[in-house]
Amino acid sequence: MKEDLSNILKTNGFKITPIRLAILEVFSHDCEPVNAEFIFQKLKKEKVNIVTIYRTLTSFENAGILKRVDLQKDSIYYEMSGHHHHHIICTDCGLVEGFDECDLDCLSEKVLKSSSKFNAITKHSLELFGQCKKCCRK
Amino acid sequence: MKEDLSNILKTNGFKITPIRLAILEVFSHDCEPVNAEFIFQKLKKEKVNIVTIYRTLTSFENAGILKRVDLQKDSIYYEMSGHHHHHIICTDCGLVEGFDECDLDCLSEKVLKSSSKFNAITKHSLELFGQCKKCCRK
DNA sequence: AAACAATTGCAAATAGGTTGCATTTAGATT
DNA sequence: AATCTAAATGCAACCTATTTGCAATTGTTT
Repeated sequence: MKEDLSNILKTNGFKITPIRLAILEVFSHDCEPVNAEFIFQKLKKEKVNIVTIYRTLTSFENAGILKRVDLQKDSIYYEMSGHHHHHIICTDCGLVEGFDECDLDCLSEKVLKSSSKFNAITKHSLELFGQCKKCCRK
Repeated sequence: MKEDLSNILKTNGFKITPIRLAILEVFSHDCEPVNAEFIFQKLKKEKVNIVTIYRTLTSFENAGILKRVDLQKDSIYYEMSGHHHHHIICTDCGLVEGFDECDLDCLSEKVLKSSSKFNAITKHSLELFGQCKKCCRK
């Protein structure tokens, strides 16, 4: 477990530090996307400077360990860039659920063919927005 | 033309002011999504305070005249909420092109059926990212 | 034209994130 | 194990996008 996290760091050429392990551990616990502030709160006891968290998130993103998730909230959310998936976000309470269905390759190709300005599509963002069951009841 | 813009304001219960007409005019000229700063630059001569632009954009969004577009850039972009469509964004230069294809209703239903937490899907975001022809050449 | 609420400008505040620089630490080298 | 060096961290200050409070102005209704 802890070994796995160390390996992630090692294989990406990072030094193994307590802070980095702690941050990775937050991600391996919470499968929902999280932002810097959330990690900061989780690591309150360890007194990690939030600047360090920002820097770590950025370097992990650059290394491909994490990827950004666009929840249309006020700050940047990240998740482990393991397997490709998308999210439904509750527009009332912000609840996030992941889903796997994603059939956009066909669409991407169509769009690319009919585009006069683009040559390549490298990624996409797809998020659904709606109401979760709790918020629907209200 | 100018009549149309006045009518948009009138039917939404807004007072008709030169600033609001000017902002709407920016949107009717530029079909690409724009941010507050862009409008500010376009209306330099009129010396509109950027705070007013922010407020106007927010109230237009609330009224449904404009909608946000998520270009994963550093600021909020808006476009006229006329007809539903999506965008390809060049990850190198930021060029934006619109496209109409959007076959997500089927996907939305599938996801909704298999979701344990959600009851309704009300909207979605879908943006493609890639390289435009110019940036590909470099 | 008077009156009133909505609109706007200005200054200041806030929120999220970044940068420069001094200090500390991981881990390679001896 | 002690030493060394580049990478990692903390701290303060900064920056950019956006929001808020309040006074002055303006559009519309009478």
